[in-house]
Amino acid sequence: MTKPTPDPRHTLTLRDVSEASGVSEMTVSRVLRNRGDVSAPTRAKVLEAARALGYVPNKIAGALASQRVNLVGVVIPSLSNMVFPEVMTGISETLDGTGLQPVVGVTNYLPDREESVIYEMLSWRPSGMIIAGLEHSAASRAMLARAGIPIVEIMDIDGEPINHAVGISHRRAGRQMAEAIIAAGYRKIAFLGTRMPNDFRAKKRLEGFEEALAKAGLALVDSEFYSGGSALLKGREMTAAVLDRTPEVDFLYYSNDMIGAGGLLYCLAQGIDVPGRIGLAGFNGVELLDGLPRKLATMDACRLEIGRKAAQIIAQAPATSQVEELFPTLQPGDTIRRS
Amino acid sequence: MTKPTPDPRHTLTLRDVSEASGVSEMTVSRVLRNRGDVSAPTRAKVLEAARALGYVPNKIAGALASQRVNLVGVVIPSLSNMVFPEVMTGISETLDGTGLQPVVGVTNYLPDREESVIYEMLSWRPSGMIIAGLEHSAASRAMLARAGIPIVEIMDIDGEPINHAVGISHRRAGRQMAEAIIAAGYRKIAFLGTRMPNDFRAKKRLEGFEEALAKAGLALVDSEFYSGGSALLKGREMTAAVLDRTPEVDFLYYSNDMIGAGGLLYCLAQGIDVPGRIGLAGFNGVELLDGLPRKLATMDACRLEIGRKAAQIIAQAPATSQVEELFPTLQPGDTIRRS
DNA sequence: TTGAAAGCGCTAACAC
DNA sequence: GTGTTAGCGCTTTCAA
Repeated sequence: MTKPTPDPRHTLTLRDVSEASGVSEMTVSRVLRNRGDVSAPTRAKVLEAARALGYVPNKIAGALASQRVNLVGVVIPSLSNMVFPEVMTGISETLDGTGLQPVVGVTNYLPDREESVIYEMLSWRPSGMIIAGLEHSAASRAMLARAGIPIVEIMDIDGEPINHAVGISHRRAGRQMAEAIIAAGYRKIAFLGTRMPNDFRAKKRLEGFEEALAKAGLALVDSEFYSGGSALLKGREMTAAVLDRTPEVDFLYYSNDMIGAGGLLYCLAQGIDVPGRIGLAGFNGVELLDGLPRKLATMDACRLEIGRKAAQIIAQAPATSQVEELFPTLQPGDTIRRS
Repeated sequence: MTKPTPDPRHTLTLRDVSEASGVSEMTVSRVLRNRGDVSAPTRAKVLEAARALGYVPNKIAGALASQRVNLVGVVIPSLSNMVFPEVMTGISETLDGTGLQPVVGVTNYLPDREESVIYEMLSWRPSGMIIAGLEHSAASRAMLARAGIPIVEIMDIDGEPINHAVGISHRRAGRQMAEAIIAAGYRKIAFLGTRMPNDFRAKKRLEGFEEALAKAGLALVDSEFYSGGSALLKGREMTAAVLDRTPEVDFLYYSNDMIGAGGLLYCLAQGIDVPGRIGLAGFNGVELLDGLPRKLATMDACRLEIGRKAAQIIAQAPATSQVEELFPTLQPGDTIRRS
């Protein structure tokens, strides 16, 4: 089946609407933007002509003339792990009333890619930028700092922001989780996570975690890393590997809820007493956990709230830098209580 | 903690680079775009000056002058259900070599929102548009048809495309699944899905499904709908409700894999014989299924491939409309074999 | 309330 | 190989 491509005739301009309505381009522009005073009859004529023609304004020309762009760049590492979509929801929600529009760029945790995404976005002269993390290449930081627009780094606050920051302390989150685990009586603790050299937040959680263990005179008894593939499946496999290699282990700390969920399903299937024989905990507080046979202990990463606050900062464009620290809540669930 | 916002001094233009390097604006422009012949020394001078100043080109001005925009609009209903992120992956992957950049807009399955997202995107004069589904408001269709750029409607091919289309027949997918279920010996079949008046694809699958049932002299013995919340949890709850209300049911067809997974976990926890006493099937072929204790029957929706093909069409901008039908594969897993 | 002129920062087209 | 000129389609500013 084929039919001709839409005909490439002349794209409509203000001039076309002006001619069709018998009103000057300037007045047409005013009507279309709801600016200034335009008499009701003129307004009606213009609107009718624009509608009839199917006129769509050219924002490129508009932006160049007005030096104003209603776009907000959002740079995130990934869309596929269910944490950033929720951040996006918070951002969209908050931007919705303001006339600003988010534009998403994905870096796949690659610093080079991040740099080019930032460059590309800045070249469209957005009104603000929201970027995941505090770690960026020197060039990226320089571009952002020079851009003359509000920059909000999100998710993390353990570091030096370029301008504004909204997030949680992952270092402290790791520490807190370790303290809860130790308090519950577990002593032979293993870590299971992604092998992601550029996931600085996961790394900081692990650092905080080990720091708190050390303070209690403990160290990890084992650890296991993965990359790629179905997180749920990897969670199962890694859990099997650790239990096999280190049978005395009594707690498994996962770097995210998906692999934690895989581990939980595995333990339940094996008939392992959770949380009696082995305790489990993840990170993120994803909605999926609500549907599991048992509630995995986790820590809410405040994703929605981070998105909202970041968008608010962009919308307000405050004169001074803000750093908003949010505080994740430990959700003990049913997998961290030592009987 | 506060510090001054980046200083809002004059944004750099080609002119600044021109002055700093002692080369005309035009030649600077040529160097920065790798266009035409520029001598090596001139080129080096320009690059050095641009780098030293931290110049970022203004694409708004560039696009206006060249009448060329390297953006591709992608309009999708949602980012949170793990089907569209994979489509996006296919799109990005394919666009990566071409100099084109995807820009995402999310509609939340709301036709009004879709209309405004389309309008907003077209006003940036993108090189092409990729849109989920074949059902759009008359105004949306008109705008797209008039835009004079390649339009690719994705996911579905049961209907009249505006220009190009890439997708599967959901009607047929539903039919095929019903046939497989009937062939396996199940007779008392229930449907569980989202209450989404605007999820036309889920609706078409159900129609095809019921059509095939009717052809075999069967009808659904029960059905259950939900909206919002954790899909995994909803899957559990709906499954419990149906089993309770209609104990004779012997097959549960879910409109997506997440609620199917919830149902599967529920049945296994209840000690129900799956697939002997009750069979189960979902839709989408999400990666998550790999990590479940048993493999849920499903149908791969060809998400990655759809993204790739759609991007290819945009990149090639063929003169005639193309409709690419993809064929989903039934993945019987371990929940559809009647013993 | 409406219109005319100038120009946003860049690139196409043409000269040299 | 490099420079000059003239816009791209809109909005700002100012005048009427």
